[in-house]
Amino acid sequence: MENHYNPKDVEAKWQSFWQEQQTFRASEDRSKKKYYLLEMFPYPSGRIHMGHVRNYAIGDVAARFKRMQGFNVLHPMGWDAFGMPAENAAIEHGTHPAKWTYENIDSMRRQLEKIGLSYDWKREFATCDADYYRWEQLVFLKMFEKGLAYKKGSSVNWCDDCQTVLANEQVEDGCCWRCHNPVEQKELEQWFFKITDYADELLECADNLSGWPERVLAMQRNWIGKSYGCEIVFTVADSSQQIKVFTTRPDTLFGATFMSLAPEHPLVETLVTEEQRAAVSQFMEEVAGQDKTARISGDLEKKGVFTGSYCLNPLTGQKIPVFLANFVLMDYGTGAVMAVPAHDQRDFEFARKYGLSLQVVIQPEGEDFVAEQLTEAYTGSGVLVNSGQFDGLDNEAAKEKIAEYLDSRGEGRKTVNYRLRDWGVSRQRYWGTPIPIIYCDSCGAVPVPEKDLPVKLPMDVELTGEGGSPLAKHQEFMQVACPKCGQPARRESDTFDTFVESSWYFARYACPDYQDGPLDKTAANYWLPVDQYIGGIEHAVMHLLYARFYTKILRDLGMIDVDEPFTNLLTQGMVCKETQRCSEHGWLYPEQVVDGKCVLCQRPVSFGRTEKMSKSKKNVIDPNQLIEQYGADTARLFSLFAAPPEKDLEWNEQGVEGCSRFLSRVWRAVSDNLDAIAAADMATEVSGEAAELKRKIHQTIKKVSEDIDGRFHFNTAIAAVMELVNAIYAFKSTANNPGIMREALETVVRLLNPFVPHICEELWQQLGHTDGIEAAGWRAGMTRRWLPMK
RNA sequence: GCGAGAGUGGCGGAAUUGGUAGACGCGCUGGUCUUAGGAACCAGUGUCUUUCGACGUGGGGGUUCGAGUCCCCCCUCUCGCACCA
Repeated sequence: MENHYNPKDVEAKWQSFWQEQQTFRASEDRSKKKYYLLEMFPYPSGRIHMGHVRNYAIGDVAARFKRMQGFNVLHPMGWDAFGMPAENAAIEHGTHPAKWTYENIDSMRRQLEKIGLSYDWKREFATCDADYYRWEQLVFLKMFEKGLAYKKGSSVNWCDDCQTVLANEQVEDGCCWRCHNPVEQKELEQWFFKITDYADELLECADNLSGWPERVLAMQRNWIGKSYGCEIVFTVADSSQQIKVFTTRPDTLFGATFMSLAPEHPLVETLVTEEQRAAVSQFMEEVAGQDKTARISGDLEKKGVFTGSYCLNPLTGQKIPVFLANFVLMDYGTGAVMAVPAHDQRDFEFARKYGLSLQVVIQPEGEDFVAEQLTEAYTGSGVLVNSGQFDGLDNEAAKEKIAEYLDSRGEGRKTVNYRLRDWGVSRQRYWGTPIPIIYCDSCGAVPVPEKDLPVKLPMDVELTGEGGSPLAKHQEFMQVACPKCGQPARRESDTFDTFVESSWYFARYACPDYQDGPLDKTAANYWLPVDQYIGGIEHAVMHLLYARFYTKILRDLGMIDVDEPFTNLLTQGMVCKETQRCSEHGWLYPEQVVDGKCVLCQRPVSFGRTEKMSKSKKNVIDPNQLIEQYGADTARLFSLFAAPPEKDLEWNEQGVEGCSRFLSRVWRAVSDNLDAIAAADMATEVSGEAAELKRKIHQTIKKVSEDIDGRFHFNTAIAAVMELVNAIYAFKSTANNPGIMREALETVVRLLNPFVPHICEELWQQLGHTDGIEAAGWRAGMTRRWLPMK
């Protein structure tokens, strides 16, 4: 047989067809309903990996499906191009980050093109283009004007390996999210975005994001960490100084028998008495010596030290000792905790350790707690006792009453507290967006005038990797006249966190060439919000929270009219593969294992676990090789068929073979029947076997449509088409029913098109159609009479 | 500890609202065609049982004519957060 399936030729043919025809260009066609589909854009590392293939294949199914359904689909692609790897590569190989980045972009674009993704490449941009970041600088100036961007000195997370500051969201288990080095604390002046102003709105809107996985919303809620409580003022004994605490349990205030401060609390210095100074210093040294990871890892013993000072319980008037405690955190609440040992487990342990007194103030029904006999704190509900005028109240009611009472005496007020901190955006790195600020000795921090934007990143910079902002050493860049007074001044040498760029790129795709501002409001309002966003779960509280925040900023600056950037979110699982390990030689490549033994030492190999593909585990499949061997359609099909999109996908070579076999089967089904159905017309009356096939055809159309649309059950959609193909092979009366066979074949080709577009375009053409397959549409066209062949 | 989710054949996974559990694929078994088969096609493949049949969705109870699915209790695993006051 002559007509064999040759993926390489077919794919090259249709990829150039799409390019020539500009099949996937999008415009603001208001006669159709818009559908904005977006996958998280990649960092241009230079090589695509299977995670990219899966992510973009998932998105491409939705894009092609929606287009066939008649939607006006926007499906853009670009590059998250600023960041550390470019700088590191520059230091290592002596190339310039810009050269490295743009070369990688070219190479990755070529690799992506081989997958046959239906992007509107005309809208492509890289975030390191001055045409992009200039608008980010402009937005910053507007934020600065409104007080939403500000500079302050504070203790910040420092990664010594990356030589830069990190936002709280970028610290995982006390380590840098990128390089996993332990993070230190450092006192630095930094720029911040006031995300805390939006904490409530970010929380409230989360309740309406019904198209988001609950898991992601829960993580964001947790991260924002809103808790209702009370701020209470304790006056220091024999002093006018005051210590503020935040508590969610004002009902236990009568049981507060001591006070715990964070070792970093600003009042520590003035509270420490002469007798206690030595003990406190020793304690402080001990705390400072503990590295942050150990402190975070949990089971740290509760320790503290008496300051020598006392403060007054505002309700009892009792003098209570002020301690420093290692478990009190300066960056949560006020850095001071009123300790109620009878009703808080940590305070209980602390009190027992240091012989401090306990007072029971909550008594549940049927119990009679006595302070001396408690073996653990009672944290449940009950009725107030030992609480003066509040005795007998239910503790929930008492929270209100005591808060009101304190408020009336100016000693406290109801308040809410958030775990969320403002977003620190300064980075002491070169390859990023320069922060458009000028420091003048007489005028202070002066914004760069809008007309002087962009503040371009200079290209002739020396990168040594020895620390300090590289831009600070660039005299020409740094020296500038103050825009206000004209005196010599210096530029800000820090750059933005690269998460700032990714916080609004989705909006810029609506108008990538717009020259009069960050966004063409008409275009942005037409396309936004993104109808379907697809990407990894790892950005649940970084990118996805920042992008929501930034969208609200752009809205409040009057640049767009949407509240939320992404209506529906799909978090796809990782691509995993079995690892193999030798006790002597570590991780092994598959070809280093023969008969379950290590080829280097003949020791038996331990059956590795299935883990995320990574170079270090030697379990990576290179998509380029895969495409070379099987073709892009097979690579796409496997990554869509082997698991539902949101689950982890286990790589399986035989599964890939199976998908390749299926495509050959589809190809053969068409070519074997081409002659028989050449003159076929639609069969209106069918019976017996033909009627059964007809039913199967239409059941499959329904099933595939429902599985793709909104549910993203691609694996079952593909399974349904496989069933139809099986039915085609089982169908024996084509000679009598050429029409029904044609209908069956055309249905298969059309239903598979979103998944494996190259082979489908080709077969569609072989079936006698001259327009591209997307023009045929999805459902309406399915039952329509086909065009006669030639 | 708090929050989210998951436990189904040898494996990946189906079963939209309670209605034939195991679709589809991989693997495996047998067959056809072949010089050959690691191609293609056909048949079979949850477990136990010679058969009839019985049993089967982590374990235990319950609701129901009917439960993988709903309710209660327990076990295990994954992910996220965590001295959060």
